[in-house]
Amino acid sequence: MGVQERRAREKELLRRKIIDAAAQLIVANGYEAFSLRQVADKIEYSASSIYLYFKNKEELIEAICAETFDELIARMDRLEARNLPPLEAFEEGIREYIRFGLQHPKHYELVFSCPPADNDGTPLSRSKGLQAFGTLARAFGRCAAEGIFRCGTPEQDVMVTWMAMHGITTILITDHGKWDLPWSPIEELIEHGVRMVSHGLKK
Amino acid sequence: MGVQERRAREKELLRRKIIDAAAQLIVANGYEAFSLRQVADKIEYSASSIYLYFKNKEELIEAICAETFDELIARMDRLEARNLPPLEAFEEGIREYIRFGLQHPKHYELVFSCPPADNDGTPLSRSKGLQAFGTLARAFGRCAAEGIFRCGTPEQDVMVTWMAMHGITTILITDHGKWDLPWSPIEELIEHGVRMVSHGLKK
Amino acid sequence: MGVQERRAREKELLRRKIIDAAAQLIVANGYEAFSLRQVADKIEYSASSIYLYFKNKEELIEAICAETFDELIARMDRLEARNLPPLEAFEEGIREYIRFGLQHPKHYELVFSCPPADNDGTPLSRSKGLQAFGTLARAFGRCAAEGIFRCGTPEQDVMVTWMAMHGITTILITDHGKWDLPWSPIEELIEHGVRMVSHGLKK
Amino acid sequence: MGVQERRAREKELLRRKIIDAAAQLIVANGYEAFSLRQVADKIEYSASSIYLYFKNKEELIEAICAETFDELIARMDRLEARNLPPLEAFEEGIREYIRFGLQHPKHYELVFSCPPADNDGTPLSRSKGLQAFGTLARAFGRCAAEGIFRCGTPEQDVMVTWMAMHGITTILITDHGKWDLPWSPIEELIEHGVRMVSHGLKK
DNA sequence: TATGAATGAGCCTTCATTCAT
DNA sequence: AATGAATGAAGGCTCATTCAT
Repeated sequence: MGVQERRAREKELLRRKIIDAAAQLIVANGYEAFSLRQVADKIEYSASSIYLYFKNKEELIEAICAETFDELIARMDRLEARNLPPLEAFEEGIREYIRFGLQHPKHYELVFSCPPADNDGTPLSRSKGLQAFGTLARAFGRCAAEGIFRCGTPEQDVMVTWMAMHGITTILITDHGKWDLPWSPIEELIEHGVRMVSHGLKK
Repeated sequence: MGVQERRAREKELLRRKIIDAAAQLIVANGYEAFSLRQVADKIEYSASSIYLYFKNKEELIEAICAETFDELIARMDRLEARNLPPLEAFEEGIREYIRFGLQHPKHYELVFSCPPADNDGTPLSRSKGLQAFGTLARAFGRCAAEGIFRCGTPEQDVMVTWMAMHGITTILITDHGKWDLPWSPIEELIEHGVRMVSHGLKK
Repeated sequence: MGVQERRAREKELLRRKIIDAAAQLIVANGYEAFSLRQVADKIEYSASSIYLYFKNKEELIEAICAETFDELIARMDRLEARNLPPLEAFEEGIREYIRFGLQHPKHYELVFSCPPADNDGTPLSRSKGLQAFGTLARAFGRCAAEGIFRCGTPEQDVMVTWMAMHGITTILITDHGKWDLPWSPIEELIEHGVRMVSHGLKK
Repeated sequence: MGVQERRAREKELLRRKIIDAAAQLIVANGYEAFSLRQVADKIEYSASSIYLYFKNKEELIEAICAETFDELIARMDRLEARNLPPLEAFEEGIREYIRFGLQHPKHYELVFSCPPADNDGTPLSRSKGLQAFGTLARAFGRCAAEGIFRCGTPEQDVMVTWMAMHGITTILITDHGKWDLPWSPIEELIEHGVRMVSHGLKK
């Protein structure tokens, strides 16, 4: 069984290599330019080998999405572990989310441009998304519970909060400088956004 | 003379057909999958004919973007013409923007995934984007002038407002149903968003 | 009939314009890159108009070849008119030919890369070639007549002379710097060539 | 193990087939008309398969050039190995070169119409060309050393010799029958050329 | 005379994927 | 487990040419 274990470990190792290489390529060249051939070249395996680890190009991308979320989740978990007071936790959650997107712009983009799944099976990324989302929801819940936020429809507020965060992140990633608008320093914009959201929810 | 006119009309007609077909294809399959050949097939003309009407794939896409913005601008103009009181104008502006995106989801997507222009000449879509944006900015200005909004940094507030709107729009377009979140009816979500933003900016 | 004359003149004029534009394009971009569309653009006429003056792309090229030869012929005629002594006439003929090629490298190249005629009718360029060739032949004849050249087979000598000239011209045009050979200044090389040929034919 | 060998052999075989087919097509239709698609059709493989054997259209052509030169070099080497007396070696070198061109007219043409390399790395064909050229240069050197040739500028003489040879070859290849000149049997013309060059260099 | 519209053939190249080994 | 060979489909684009007007 030592043999089997080693084999399994090796298999997992190559899977890792593929994912990492793919992620790097996407980060470097964007989702559109990304091709399996490039991955194969990068890891110095044959293109067909990739099919031993992933059924599809799609499945590989799915895996990357999942990992991306995993990191986001980890960060959110770490945040939660700090046990900040409610409002602070909520606001810092927003900031953390946006920062995450700005630090991994291509991953973030990828996750949100994943082709809508045609197949029946729920892709992994979906549930992971929910999980990352949960942290924020809990922070919101504490704010609501303490009467900081006016509140009757928490789900909607959280949802809307997330949407706003997403908009800020996306635009900062994609379009900064593209629209010739009068931009302020990024940090300030983020802070403004955080405050607008938080202020908008308060009593 | 009648001949020339008719010809011009016919030419314009085919141009229309091309744009419409292209838009439909983008709507159906997304920006990435979109190809000139498909357009040609759809309108039952040869692929090379398209080049009589558009210099480039890029130029065709540019045209679609421009039209999309034109409609957005028109809607915003109509809104402005109604001369609503400041806050109402601002809030309705947000709603209108989001509605527009929801009614033309793929166009909206396209406009925001246009590859950043490499050429020096400012693409049409850019300035049009600014124009559409202007309506909202003016409404905001009026609110600020009347002391409805706390205000020291109007540009940032407008910017952040737009980002939030964009996030709401994007998520409603792309991800509704994809994230298995506890969704409320769209109308309510929009309303929530509008209020959060507006509330967040008020004194 | 004044009308008809004017018409004919105008027709000839446009023909000229086409040929000139085409020649310029070939000179600038080479034979391969040359296209009728470019010609049309350059003269600001429609592409189809060219077909009113030339049956074919081929026919247009043929015309350019003919003109190229015409200039060569003219230069050779001028040379002949100077009535130089035989050997001098012969040697200067060689020089003139090579110089011509070097001054119109693309034309020269064109003339010699004309696709071998598939059709039966003898293209104009052929007979013109013969004509240009005649001057040299006559100079040679005078040399032979005066006993300057060893001679039993004048045709072959002339032929071979021409071939050598052509080789020198071609290589100087096309390949200078391409073969990394130890080149001398062009003028010297030409002089060397002339002397080798002339020396090689002498008694 | 036998398997691997066989595979390698088969791979080499297809490479051969591609090169041969390409060469034939170039021979038949000329360099300009030549396309990878035609090659694919001819060998009854898919067009993309060619890319498994050659990175590029350019690389395929490069390979053909290289092979052409290889044969020329081989012939020149064989000649050199015969250890003829200097003048004979020189003259026979010229003949051999011309004969080679006449036996592979399209290859010869190809080699001399290869588009000038844009890349920095020296293409194979270039150095091979030099190599083939070397044999002739050495023969010339021996003639010069023995005082057979008048000589102060050997490089120029060799160069000019080559140019003349090239002219003879090219014209015999391309234009025989095209110029309606009074042609003699090819063999005689060649002999005449050889003698003219050789005589022209002698003391 | 002149042209605008239209086209079909062709170009090189890349890609995801399959399959026998 | 891994791979090399092969492919069909597709992509954007250019060109010479025709034809009705």
